[in-house]
Amino acid sequence: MVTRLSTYFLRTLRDDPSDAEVTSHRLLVRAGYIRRQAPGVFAWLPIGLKVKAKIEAIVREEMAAAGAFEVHFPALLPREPFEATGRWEEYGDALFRLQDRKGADYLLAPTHEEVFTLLVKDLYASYKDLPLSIYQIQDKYRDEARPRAGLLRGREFTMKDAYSFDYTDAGLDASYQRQRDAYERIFSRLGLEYVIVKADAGAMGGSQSEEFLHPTPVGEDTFVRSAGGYAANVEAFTTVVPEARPIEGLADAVVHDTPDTPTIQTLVDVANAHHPRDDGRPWTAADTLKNVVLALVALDGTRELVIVGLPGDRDVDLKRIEVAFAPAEVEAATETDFAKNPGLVKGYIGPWSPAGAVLGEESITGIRYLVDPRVVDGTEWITGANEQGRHVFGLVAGRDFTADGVVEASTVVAGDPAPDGSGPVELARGMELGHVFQLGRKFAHALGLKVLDENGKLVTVTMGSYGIGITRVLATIAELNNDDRGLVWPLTVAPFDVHVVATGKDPLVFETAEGISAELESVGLDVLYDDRPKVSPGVKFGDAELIGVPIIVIAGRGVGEGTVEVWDRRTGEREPVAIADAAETVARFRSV
RNA sequence: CGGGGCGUAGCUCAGCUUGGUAGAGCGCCCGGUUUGGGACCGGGAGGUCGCAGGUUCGAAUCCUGUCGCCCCGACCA
Repeated sequence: MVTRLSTYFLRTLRDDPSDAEVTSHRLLVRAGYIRRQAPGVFAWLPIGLKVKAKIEAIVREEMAAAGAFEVHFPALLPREPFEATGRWEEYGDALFRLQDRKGADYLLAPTHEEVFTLLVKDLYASYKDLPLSIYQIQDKYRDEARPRAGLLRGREFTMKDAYSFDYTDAGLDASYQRQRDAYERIFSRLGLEYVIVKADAGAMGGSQSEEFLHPTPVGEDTFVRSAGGYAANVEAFTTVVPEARPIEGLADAVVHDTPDTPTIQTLVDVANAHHPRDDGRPWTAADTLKNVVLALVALDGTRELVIVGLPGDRDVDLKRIEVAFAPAEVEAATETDFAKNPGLVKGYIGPWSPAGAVLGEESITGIRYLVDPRVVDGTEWITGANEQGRHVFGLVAGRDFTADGVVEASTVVAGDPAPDGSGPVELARGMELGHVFQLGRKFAHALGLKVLDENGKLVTVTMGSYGIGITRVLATIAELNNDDRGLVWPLTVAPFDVHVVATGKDPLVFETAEGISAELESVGLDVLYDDRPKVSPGVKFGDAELIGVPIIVIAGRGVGEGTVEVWDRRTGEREPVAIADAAETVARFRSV
């Protein structure tokens, strides 16, 4: 059936909506695809649903090809399964919680691991049933602290989430690989550039995890990559650990007066001015050891101080540190924290003092002390002497102090070596479109999903979880495919295959446009026909450009001479052709 | 949660400083003209000025409180 614009439920806006900043949001609202319902929550209009359905169809095809079966769970779920895995608490404020009339707790699912696991537990009990991959396309809910950028970061969003079930680690590897391969095909078909990066397994638990990031400056994730092929989310980046150096023969540590040096820069200046190195090389920030006081806030609200030591030329990366302490949150220590620990001399904190170790679980303060991986045995540092205005020079790791452990505490900077030896890394921003994840046995264990193996023994199932943000993908495609006049969809996801425009008032124009629409439809194309009477050509052209169907057929002043125009929005090419050749020209344009 | 901005017609906004009958453009309805780049003429419908309280003879405008939204940051399986 040809869709007629005169009666279609579509209304374009002449002005940009005042609450939309990013391009995809602005154009999707203006062209009548979506409407804002609440912050981060959107209603889908017919033309928007069509694009969404096209993306979902591609995903469904590739899921089927990967051997996954589609199911559908409610978005509204009871508390108990999430209680069993601990995620009712772990999710914190990001979880939408609600109660029924009896006061029973429910949630709007942020993701569905628990209920998929329980479904399989309900129905399967034998290794013979495995492997199994099942998925759904369903709306997810996360109460983001600040939804933004329209569909790119909503509180309700559509996600394809797949789950695999195996009873051996090798089986999980294979299932993971199948999903990963499917993702590569999906993003290729959608025409989206992507980088597969190593990801932090995070609070989900599990081992192997990779993200599919679309490189874009507006992305919310920072990742690194090397020319040699290494790619990782900065949160998952691991520092190349230098070789330990011999301690024998190193000079003794010396305490110097370094008045008014609360910052690394002031310290370096004073050190060079008053305590220069013997070898003539100037001191740099990299020679200093910066000790930063942080507070770990556990889920139950308890607060523990921890001190992190890192080279002075590096900044603390709280996100990277948080990976090590998940699910606890990490924040900078407050004045109150310092007041409770008078042993800490702000600006002059260090692990060593003449009276003994100051930092560490076995020290005077008893505060846990962790260092950056670069602080290996035999390295020498300038660091605080735990007295106002004094620093200790030549403090040797492994001789004068030892840490309780190592933590990835520092920011990653361009030029840092990749851990696999593939060269220096560069930093880039990316939008997370997909995530593949080896969950392992965490969920199966918590929920008691076990099967009998070949030997009749109960074994816990191992799982994978695989997500694609459908609505985020849609917004990303819109973000990528537009010009100053509107959207320009790729053929694969365009809401219609061709947009026929009738301009003028000549009945012959409308007859011609009708005929062409019918002909295009008869060869299997989905046609949007602008049959609106008494609407000026400028308005029709403007709407066609805004809506973004890539191929437009214009019936207008040429019909008297037997011609129409076929217009490829993607290239800007407009070609007058005989009416009889219109369908063929459309087909030719579609084939490139 | 910190910082900034904004709530007036369906949409985009003016009016507020200096209180005095609620405005414009677009959109919508009726009639007519127009038809290849967001036409025009005439007539019309449409708003508790976010909400509550206060000051005042009188509040969209001044004061207090409150709610909401947008942007930047923090946060974000």
